[in-house]
Amino acid sequence: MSYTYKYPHPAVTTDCVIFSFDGNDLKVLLIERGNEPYKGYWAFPGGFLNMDENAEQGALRELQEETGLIPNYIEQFHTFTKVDRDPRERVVSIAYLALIKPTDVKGGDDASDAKWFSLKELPPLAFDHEYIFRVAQQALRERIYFESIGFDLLGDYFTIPEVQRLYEAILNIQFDRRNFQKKLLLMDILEEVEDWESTEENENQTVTRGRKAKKYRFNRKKYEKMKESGHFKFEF
Amino acid sequence: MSYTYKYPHPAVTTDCVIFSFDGNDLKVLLIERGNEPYKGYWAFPGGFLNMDENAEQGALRELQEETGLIPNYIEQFHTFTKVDRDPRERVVSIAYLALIKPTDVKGGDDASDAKWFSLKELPPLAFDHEYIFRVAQQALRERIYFESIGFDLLGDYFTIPEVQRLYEAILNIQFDRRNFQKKLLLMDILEEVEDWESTEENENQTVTRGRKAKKYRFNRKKYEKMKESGHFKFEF
DNA sequence: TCAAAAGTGTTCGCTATACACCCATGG
DNA sequence: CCATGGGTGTATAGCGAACACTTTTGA
Repeated sequence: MSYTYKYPHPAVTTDCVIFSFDGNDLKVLLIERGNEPYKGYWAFPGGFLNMDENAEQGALRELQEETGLIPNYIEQFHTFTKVDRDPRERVVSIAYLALIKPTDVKGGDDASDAKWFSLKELPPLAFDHEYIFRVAQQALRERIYFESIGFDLLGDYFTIPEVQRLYEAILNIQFDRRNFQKKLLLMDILEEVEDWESTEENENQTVTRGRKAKKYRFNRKKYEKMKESGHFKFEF
Repeated sequence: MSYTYKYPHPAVTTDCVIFSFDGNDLKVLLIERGNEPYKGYWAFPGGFLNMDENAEQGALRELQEETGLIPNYIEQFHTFTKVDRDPRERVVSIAYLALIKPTDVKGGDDASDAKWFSLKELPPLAFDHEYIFRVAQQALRERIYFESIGFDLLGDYFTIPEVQRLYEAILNIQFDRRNFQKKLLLMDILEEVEDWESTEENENQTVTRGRKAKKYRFNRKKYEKMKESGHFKFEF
């Protein structure tokens, strides 16, 4: 069985750069390649687009198949088209940026060759994935600046210092603790959670020292409403 | 001559949404379709990607072929992949946002079926180009907010009220005349031009009433330098 | 009990906003 | 000479950056 066209067609794939956050470090998911080319190198999950699915569906399907993960957020960020980016044939790759909550990371932990890497210690990447990663990182920075997608990387309950560490990791800048807290609370999109101890929320607490931080919950409905109805700027 | 693959491949095209500004209105370039499907409808310039060019090269080539225009700025903004977006076969379209200066518009004025349309009076568009247009417009808004690409839509010499009309047309909001001027000048990226009358700059002056506005020039080098060396925010 | 981490408050300066006023030009 | 459009100036409010102090907790 084969497919014939009057003119040459590139192959079309999707690639998915999925980030997670463990409370301290930003991580990205990679899969070790078992075959040539780039055998032993690491690559983002992805694969060929089926004819009966759009690119986002394809990216989600590949991610699910290869890692069992279902992201909380997914968005196309760039399409890579360099002529020789794959040595085998002409391949155009539609790349997606995805985010997942720490709780969901634990869920989809099946034994594949997928592994989470801290951004500071990435292994050698296959194809042009080094470049794709840089573009993804930039896209994440730009989007988190004006959208609430940061909360798609946090658990349902979180502390403000945690949010700060997340923003600092992504934007690679330092915020003043007190100003950060003030600004975030003034936005009026967080709710304090009193009885959070009763929840099943996994406590991946690294040995805590000092005063315990208050737990908050993101009020997405309120956020959406404010973004619609008025001129409210989510910005960092 | 034909091309055969083991798996089905979508066709890959580029589409180019190119904007221009005549001093008052924002315009977009469209081409009337002479063949089915969507005969008589209008579409963005574009076409199939060649195997020896990347997508940006393809978009520029198609634009050049179909309209003779060479844009001042071009950037990929989204890839459209809906399964049935073209009734003939599966087509994935990599879409580009392009800007051109009024002087360059005059230059490439060959007799094709291309035509500039004011954003307020768009004709019926082919395929999913209505949707592509909305995404392009949003992309333009987002980019012009933090980048100096607005000047890629203006002539080499321009007035501040002209810049304001441009920003108001794109962002669809009204600025206070005096505050707009102050803000723009405070950025310190414009130079006043004294003897601009001697230049060949085309005067498409619509009948002017009232005091004549000063002419300025965009100092791109200074802008780049400020963006690099310090924390300078270009923002509107 | 002490150091580390988190919560709360205050000051200062910049800038966005909302205006008023003056200048140039063409009908 | 006056209406229209452009240039310049000023007052105020609010937010962001910098920084001091208090509270809680584990070692």
